[in-house]
Order: sequence, then structure tokens, then C-alpha cells
Amino acid sequence: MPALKFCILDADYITEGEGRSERPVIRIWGKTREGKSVLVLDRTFEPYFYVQPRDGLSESELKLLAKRILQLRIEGKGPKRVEKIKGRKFLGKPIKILRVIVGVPPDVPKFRELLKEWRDVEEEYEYGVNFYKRYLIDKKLTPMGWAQVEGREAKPGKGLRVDVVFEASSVKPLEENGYPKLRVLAFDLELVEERGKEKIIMISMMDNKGFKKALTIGKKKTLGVEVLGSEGELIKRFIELVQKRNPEVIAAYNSDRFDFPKLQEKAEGYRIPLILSRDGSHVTFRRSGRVSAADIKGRIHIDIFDFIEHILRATLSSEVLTLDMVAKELIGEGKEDMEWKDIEKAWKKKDLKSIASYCLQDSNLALKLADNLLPQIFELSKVVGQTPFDVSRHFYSQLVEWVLIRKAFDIGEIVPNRPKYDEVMRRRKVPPYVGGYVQQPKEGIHDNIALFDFQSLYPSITITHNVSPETLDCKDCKVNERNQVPDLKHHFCGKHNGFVPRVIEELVKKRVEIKEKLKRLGERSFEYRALYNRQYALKIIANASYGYYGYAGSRWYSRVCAESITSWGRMYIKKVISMAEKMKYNVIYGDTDSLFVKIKTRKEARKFLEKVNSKLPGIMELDFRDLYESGIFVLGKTGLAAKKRYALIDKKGVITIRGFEKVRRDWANIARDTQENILKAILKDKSPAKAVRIVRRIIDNLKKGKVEFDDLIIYTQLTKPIEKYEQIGPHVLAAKKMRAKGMAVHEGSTIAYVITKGTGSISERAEPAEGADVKDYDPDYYTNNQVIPAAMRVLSGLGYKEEDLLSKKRLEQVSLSKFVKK
DNA sequence: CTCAAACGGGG
DNA sequence: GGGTACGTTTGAG
Repeated sequence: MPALKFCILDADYITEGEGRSERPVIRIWGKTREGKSVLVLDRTFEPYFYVQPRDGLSESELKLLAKRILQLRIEGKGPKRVEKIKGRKFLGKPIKILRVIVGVPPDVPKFRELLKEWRDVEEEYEYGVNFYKRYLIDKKLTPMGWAQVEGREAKPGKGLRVDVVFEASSVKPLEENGYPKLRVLAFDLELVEERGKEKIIMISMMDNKGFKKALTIGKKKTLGVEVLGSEGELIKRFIELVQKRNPEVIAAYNSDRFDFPKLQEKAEGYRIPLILSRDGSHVTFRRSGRVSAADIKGRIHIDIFDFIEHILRATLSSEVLTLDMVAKELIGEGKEDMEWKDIEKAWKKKDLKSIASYCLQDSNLALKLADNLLPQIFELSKVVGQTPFDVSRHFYSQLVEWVLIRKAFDIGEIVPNRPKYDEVMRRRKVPPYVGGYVQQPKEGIHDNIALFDFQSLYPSITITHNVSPETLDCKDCKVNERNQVPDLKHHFCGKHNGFVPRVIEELVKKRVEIKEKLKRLGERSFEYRALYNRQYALKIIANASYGYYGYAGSRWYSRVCAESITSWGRMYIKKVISMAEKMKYNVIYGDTDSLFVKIKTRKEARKFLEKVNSKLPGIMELDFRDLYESGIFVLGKTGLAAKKRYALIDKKGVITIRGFEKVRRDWANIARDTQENILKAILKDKSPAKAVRIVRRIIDNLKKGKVEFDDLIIYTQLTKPIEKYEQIGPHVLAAKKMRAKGMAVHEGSTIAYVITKGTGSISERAEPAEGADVKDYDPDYYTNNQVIPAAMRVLSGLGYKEEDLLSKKRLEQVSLSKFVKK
């Protein structure tokens, strides 16, 4: 029988036929080693879900139940079969279960709905697993892994842009490494507002085969830019070029929420079919979480921002996830300065060259980021067993969940249901349990700091102490065999390995193996990069497993498990801190699984590490991160629960900031700029006194009216029609005033306003920026609600009070020596 | 104190 | 397209 080897890139399903004969077709999109694009069609897989009968049902009653299910009808159509399944378990205990096989995927929730209230039905399971995900799991297929399809080759039908179509009789996973070279195309849009309407003025594209293009609208020919006659023409040309370049991956930055919705809206308006797919279908939007993801059949649309927001954010030192900051950190290359409004100015001046260079720069960065991140996304796909499209949009909790679901299938465990809405709410309302241990920072500026942290503290605890919902408070092991939780009256079984610890242990073991292999490989090799990314994927999933126990939407939710893990965590970090102190080291700050210690040399740091690790049990291990020249540590707002707020400078002068940059766009520029300047004064000039002087000068300027009007404007969006607001915030009242003046404001408008002097609430004193008089602004508001809160985030930790910023009297000489602790 | 609403990324 | 899926902060009341 003809067979073909290919790498799985994406999967989905369609249906064929109608009524009773309607059936699903699984489609797997892939690529061969030789570079041929493949579409595999599998008609052999059927949708199903599980039904658990009421406890204590006799054999004959069970048969009757199965028969009754089989007799259900939806529009004359019944389930295909009902099977009694043996050997399944639920949370470790044997369970009686029926499997209901239906015609097409949408029948699953319909039939479930019909039988869920029945007296003889206890519960239904696995009705919420997407059909194509179900297929990948049941067939043990892994995206970005290889598979062999057997069956018959078919002609690509009309409108199918693939080299080979294969009708499968079977698809089996293969143990092979690597993946084919993929063509990646990045793009970017520029829009301006013209007469109150948004308009796409440019689209740039770039791919990893050297293709580069900027498209714009106009009449005049411009060097290096292709000029189209209208916005519609522009979009059509973009579609044409995408199809011509025929990429496997389409990447952009924030394209789920911005570029594709805009393209879709415009294309619809002009009645242009937005067909970028390989099967002739339009771009569709799939809800995933709170975002709609733009889906292009046969190609992988990766929104780089989504992946960074969900997964990479935690490892980035930047807290601002703009393309500029992210690119600077990941590829060492940022954007040229061009403020958002400058694009509009350039457009009015017909300065196409500037816009094109800006737009191409964005495509270029998106392409480089894709080049950098795709290998990580692909490894995540392999570990989780879900498509790159999906894993790049998942949260940590979802990654963990899919790993667990896959494993559950492999060992015959029925997957617990997602909690219902009420249950999620109940879980959220429960008072929080004690988290990680925080050793209050010794506030101020410190020199010579070494950072240590536990490598995977929580996963290590989960494995070492067998923390799992079904091993909790077991009755079948002796007291001295148990894993007793330090601060709680709970224990975990010492005899039988729990489901979750088993899965996590597998991840950790694989990671250890890979790390061993890495030691023998040159850092430059392709294999090294791939394996490095694999171990990283394993690490982040293992680390997220703890959070999954405490996540309100979890299928394997267990507050006690989460609580127990943090309890052990506190025990271990306290142990390390007290060891450090016994060795006469000064511990500046400790948080959950990390500690900052005053240590001068790397050698000394290593020595300290060795001593500590020799005293830790099992797989618990402390790591040495880095040595820093100096840093400032600041207490959180409450003073009690210290937040993670510190800034460090390493030996090369690179600044790491945590927890300060939280000033958002609905703040006035004056607050944002002030905060930035005082951080610079402290870290670069090491002068808190200078920082205070900066704030005082700004406050003084505010009083004297020596400020730029633009720096006072606050931008807030109307997210619903004005009439629908219950809470009338400042921007809502400003919008009403605008409307009264005959200006067009509607849902989605961004309202620019300033707060003026006078009486009444802040909202009542909000005036639209356009038409407001510079002289009318309220210096007190800008001082107390903008500049001071922004400044105090940094300065409170250095011992300053609000009064210090406000007082006119000369501040006593604050020298660096007061803060630098040698 | 609670509740509603906004932000993020993009332009 | 197989229910729902973020986490944090500000201002009003």
C-alpha cells in the first residue's frame, strides 16, 4: 500500500455529506523532508464522549440505559453506537463507563445535553475535547513530530494549494527527529485616521527566503514601495502576494487582536474574500481564551505577542511587551523612534519613505522574532502534543492540562471535567492560602549581590513528596511511610505513586537526560539549539504544574495539594537562608525559591552553592544565577507583603528592573516620564537625592504652569456606547462634553482629556483635550494622582514619604553613602 | 469596603 | 468549531 512520511504541522476537521450521512474528515497538514506540502485526510475517526451510569446499577439496568441512549434522536439522527468500556479509572479508582459514539463533532454536546439530567446518569466526561485534539491524542500523534500515512494518493482538488493529498487508511507516529525547513512570512500594517475613519495605508511583508515588500496607496510612484490605487487594491495585492509566496508560517506581532481584525473588517467592507488559506477558506476567528485567534487553514498563523504574553513574559526582564522592548531583549535590536502619531504626520506630509522604513522594520523584527521563537514553540508542541497554533496561544495552565490529558488517555484514566461556572467562582472566592516565603528586603542600595534560586523547587517537591489529589491522606500506608506536610494536618501516600507526580517526574527525567546530552554537544550545533529548547519546554511545563493545582479552572484542582507544596517550599527556602546566615552571609532578600546574598566573587558563590547542595535531599537543588554590581530593593505598597520590586546592575552595566514599570497609558505623560527619570537617576547616577529633586522640580513646574499641555493629556478608551455606562468615569463625562459640542464619539473612541481646576469629582472636572485651555489644568490632581503615585513606587523603598516630595524646605543632604550598604 | 471598568499589544 | 478560560489597578459610591 502506498505510504508517505511527513512532519505534522497542523490539524483540523471538516464535515462531508448531509443529514444522516454527514461525517467528519480529519485533515492533517504537513510537510515531507523533501519539502513537499501534504494534506492527509482521515475518515476513519469518530467523535465520542463518556457517560458514567449511576452507582449501583445492575447489569440489566446498564444494558437498558445503553439502549435508551441509542434511541435518542436529534433531527432524526441517533448515536452510532454505545459501548461498555472496561478497565478505566477515575482519579485512580476503577469506574464503570459507557462510550457514546456519534456522527459528527457538534452532536457531542447535543446528545450530552439530552441525557445529562437522567436519573440513571451520574456524569458525562470528555465531551469538551476538540475533535482534532481528540484525534491527535487517541492516535498518539504529535505535531512537529513525524508520522507515516498509509492509504492512497489522491489528486489535490480545486483550490487546494498542496503538493500531495493522501486518503489515509492509517496514520502512525514515527520516532524521528528534526523538522523540515519551513517558509516563514512576517507582515505588518500601518493605519491612520482620516476624517474620523481608520484607513490601512501600508502593508509590509518579509520572508525567510529573502522576499521583501512594502505596499501603499496613492498616485505617485515611490522608490522601493509598490503603490496601489486604493485601500481595496492594497488588500487584494497583499492576499495575492501571500498566496504566491505560499508560506507554511505567517507571523506578526499582535495580529490576533489587531492586524487580522482590521484586515477582516476592511475586506468585508469592500467585499474582498480574505483568502490566505491553502483550502480556499476565509480567515476565521476562533475564540481561545479572551482573544479571538485568526485561523488560516493549512498555514500556521503565529501571533508572536500572544506567545510572549502567555509564556515568555515570565522569563523576560522587560515588563513592557512592546515590539521594541521585546525585540531589544530577545534579538538585541529595537525599533527606530517613531511615535504613533508621527505616522499620521508623515502620511500627511506624504513622507512615504519614513513610513515604509518603519513598517518594514516591524516586519523585519517580527520575522527575526519568529526565527528565534518558532523553535521554542515547536518543542513545546512536541512536549505538549498540541499544534503550534494552539500551544503558542495557550496559558501555562492549558499546557499542563494537555500534558495531563494525553497521559491520562495513555494509562486509561478518564479526564475530570472542567469546573462549572459556579464552581470556578466558588474556588476564586476561597481565601488565599499561604504562598511562598518572603524574607523582607533590606531596603536601599546594595553592592555585590549574588542571586541563587532553586531549580524547579515546586516540581521537585511534587515528585519528592508524591503530591497528587488521589494520594492525599491515603489510608494504605503506615505513619512512618507517609509524606507529612510541614504546616498542615495532611499527608501524601508513601507507597503508590500519584498520577500528577508520575507525569511531572517523566518530564523532569527527560529534562535531565537532555541536559546530559547537551553537555556533550557544541553550543553552536543545530541539535544543541533544538535540545536546549526541548529542555526549556519541559522545564516551564513542570514548573507550571504547581499553579495548575491552584488554578480555579483546573480539571485536577486541589487546594490542599497547592497548599502543601508551598508549605514544603517555605521549609526549604528558610533552611537555605538560615544556612547562609550561619555561614555569616548577609541575605538581602529572599522570595519563594530565590535569595540575594552579599557575595563578592563567583568563586565564593560556587563554594556557598556546593555547601548548601550537599545538605539538600533528593532532587532538590539550588542554582547560582549571577553576580551583580549593585541593586536597589524596595518594599511593596502594603509594607507587610513585600512585592517583587528591585532593580539590579550587572558587571557589564546592564540594568534589570522588576516591578517598577507599571505605569500604563491611561496615565499622563508627566507621570510616566517622571518615573523613568528617577529610576535612571538612582541606577545610573546612584543618586536618590537627585531623584527627589527631579520630582520636586516637576511638582514645582506644575504649580507654576511650566508644563507642556501634551504631557497632561490622559487617554482612555470608551469600551461601550456612552449610554450604557453605569459608572461615569472621567473619560465618560469628557466624551459627553465632546458630543455636546458636536464631536463624533462612539464605542471604541479613545478620549483625550485633562483634569481641570474647580469643584466636584474628578470626572466632573475632566475636559476634552481639544478645546481645553492650558491654563485651566488642576496642578493638585496631576501632583497627587499622577506624579506622586508614580514616583512613590520607586522612592517609598528608599525611605521617602510623600511629604518629602511635597515639602518646600530643603531636604537634608542625602548622600549615596546613606544607602549603599557595603 | 465593594463594584465596574480599563489596561495590555497594535496604530 | 465540542459552553464559559487573565490578572491587576483605579475611581466612584
